Amino acid sequence: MTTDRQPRATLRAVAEAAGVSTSTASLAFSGKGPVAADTVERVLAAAARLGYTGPDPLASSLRHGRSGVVGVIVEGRLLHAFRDPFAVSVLDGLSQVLDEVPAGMLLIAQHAGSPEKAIPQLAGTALDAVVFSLCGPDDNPAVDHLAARGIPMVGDGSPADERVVQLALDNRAGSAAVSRHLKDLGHHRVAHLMMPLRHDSPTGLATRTALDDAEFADSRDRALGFLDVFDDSSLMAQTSLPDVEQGAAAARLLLDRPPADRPTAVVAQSDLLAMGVVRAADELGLRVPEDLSVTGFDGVELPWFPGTLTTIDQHGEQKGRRLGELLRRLLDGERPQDELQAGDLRIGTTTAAPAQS
Amino acid sequence: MTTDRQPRATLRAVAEAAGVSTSTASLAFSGKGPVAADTVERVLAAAARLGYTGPDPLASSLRHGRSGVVGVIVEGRLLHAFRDPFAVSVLDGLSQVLDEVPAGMLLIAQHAGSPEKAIPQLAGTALDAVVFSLCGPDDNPAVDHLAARGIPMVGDGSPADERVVQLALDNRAGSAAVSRHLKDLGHHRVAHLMMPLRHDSPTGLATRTALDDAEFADSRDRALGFLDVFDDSSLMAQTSLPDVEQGAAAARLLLDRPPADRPTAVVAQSDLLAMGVVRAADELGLRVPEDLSVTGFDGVELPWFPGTLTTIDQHGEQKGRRLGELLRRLLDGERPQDELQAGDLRIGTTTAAPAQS
DNA sequence: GCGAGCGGTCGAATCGATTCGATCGAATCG
DNA sequence: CGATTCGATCGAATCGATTCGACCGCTCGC
Repeated sequence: MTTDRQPRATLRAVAEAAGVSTSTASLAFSGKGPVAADTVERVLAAAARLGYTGPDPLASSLRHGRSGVVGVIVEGRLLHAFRDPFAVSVLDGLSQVLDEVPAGMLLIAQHAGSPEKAIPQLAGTALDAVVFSLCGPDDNPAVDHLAARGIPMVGDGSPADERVVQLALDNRAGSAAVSRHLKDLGHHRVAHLMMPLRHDSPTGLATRTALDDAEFADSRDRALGFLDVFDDSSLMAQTSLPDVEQGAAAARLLLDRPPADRPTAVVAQSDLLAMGVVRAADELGLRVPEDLSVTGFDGVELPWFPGTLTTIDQHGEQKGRRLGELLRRLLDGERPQDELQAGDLRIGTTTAAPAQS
Repeated sequence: MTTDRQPRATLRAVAEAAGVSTSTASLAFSGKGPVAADTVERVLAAAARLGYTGPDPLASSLRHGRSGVVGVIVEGRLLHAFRDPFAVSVLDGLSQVLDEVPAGMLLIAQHAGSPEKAIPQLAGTALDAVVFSLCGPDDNPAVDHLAARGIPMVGDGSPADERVVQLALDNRAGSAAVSRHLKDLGHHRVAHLMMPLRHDSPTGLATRTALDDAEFADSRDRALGFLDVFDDSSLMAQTSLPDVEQGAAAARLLLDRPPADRPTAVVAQSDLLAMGVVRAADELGLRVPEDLSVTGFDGVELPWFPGTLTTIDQHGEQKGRRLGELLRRLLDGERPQDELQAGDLRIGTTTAAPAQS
């Protein structure tokens, strides 16, 4: 524990100590140009003696014009963003690819209610590229800022902007597929449980008109997919947060009614919401799937859930890796095409034909 | 969509366009020195004209010697690290404080099996400070590297090193407290379910001797707390990952035995493991808490769980904020004292007196 | 034996901003 | 009216590394 108030050793100091020029010392460290073996040794020895731990990343970055950092912009508080296992698996896949680039991931939280507040932070950080993932508002002031700085961006569908390379999921088709599955099973009274449509959405019943001023395209498109199969008069609810808690609260509004009115199935816009429905059903004494079929969206692991949820699998980890690939190509100077992925319908134990009534 | 292959505008270009020196332009932007109002205006106008988005963070950082980035080192894959809601809430609290500093959080995954692999990445990134959180091995090569670079570090108990400012939880006391709660209720046959003791721990039954070569101090200390109350002959199991899945697998080994042998309670080392126990109990037809009492550790939200878990609340978000405070002081040049926090016993609906037998 | 080529090394420019000290004109004070 | 001070601006050094072109002494080939 020496009180090391002396500034860190620099390459120049090492070069001097080794009796060579800084250029040579630099070459010796990076292993680029041709340097005599014993010179390298002398430099390395001097470095060890002075406690030099390698070139200062900041100086090196400045010269190269690369910081080795990729920004990941997430919506709202980390607590909410990462509560969803889907977000986490995307991030996990992304990190696998970025590890190889190599690049680090810098987390940047941006609240949908005041997206402009993140700009000063963005402006002050050296970023090689940015991923918009799990982050909602469709027009985002950060896009303008980053575009002006010439920083490449990838997104998962939003913000919808041609300057952002998109790896989107066909939300509408996926949602329609799972809805059709229920219809094929014979369900007619089917309710829809939506993720937030806006940053200030309250949990509660909703109608089709709510879609008109949706901020989040995911939620809107999944709702449209549902409405492609079931009609506008279907019971719908939205939530303030896409978590189990709010899912259960909204599900109670959908399910707590006389049997003749009660939906025989609920199409939830995420697996977490679906878990909320299951929980609410449980509280109301409804068995899944005998009394109520439930579907989710995302395809996350739900280890605490006995059984398997019927859902649309988005393959989060794979999606994260794909985002990473796009990023890698962007960093290499390419301009990859937008991509649209399809989700896979995965039938579990939470859906069945409705009871005869 | 202009093909902007022209390099970004620099401060110098702006200064020239405005007809002032770069020094003045810099002053105009930062608002430090005294600059005439109309000069500022001219500079700002020129900046707007050239599409200058403010000083390059890299250059600015180099000059200041601050990157505005704090590294967060997490154990293993993000997927596993963030599967645990406790980790997420700590991160959330941390981010709240760092937002104000301001500083960004750079995620760095470090596998316990080969911690040295993270060093090159560390060496290449400009970090103002580092948080070791949720990251296990007690001696970590990264500490040496970072110490040599003079980068301040905070940790949550591990790695145990005097160069790392610690904000630890009294794991042993917490674990003893929750164990004592069960003893007071009248339990005698109580089993203990442990998080991984080593990065290569298999899920399976274990004995006290397994503690001797534990890598992870948290797990070891919680086990010791349990053994402060119940004796060495107690049934114990460890897991390969601290998640619900492995918790359930290990719990089956503990519970699937004749009633006379079967523990009447399980002290799990984390809430997620406890959920695994609940799930295994369910499968075996055991009611909680009538047939089996279950306790956890951490105090996370378990929205899908009907009822509340008896646990030790670590106040994750608050802990994250406290870590942030320590970091802030470290960045200000202080050298804060280590801190030891206590967890709070929170009694839920998963513990009760054992059935008369 | 002489020029081409090459391995090894170095000097200097550069990346883009910040900041200290110097300068200069104008206003203030005695 | 001369001396002092203050406000505004600028020049130059600096942060720490990377890299291009130049240079020097050898060896090899013709």
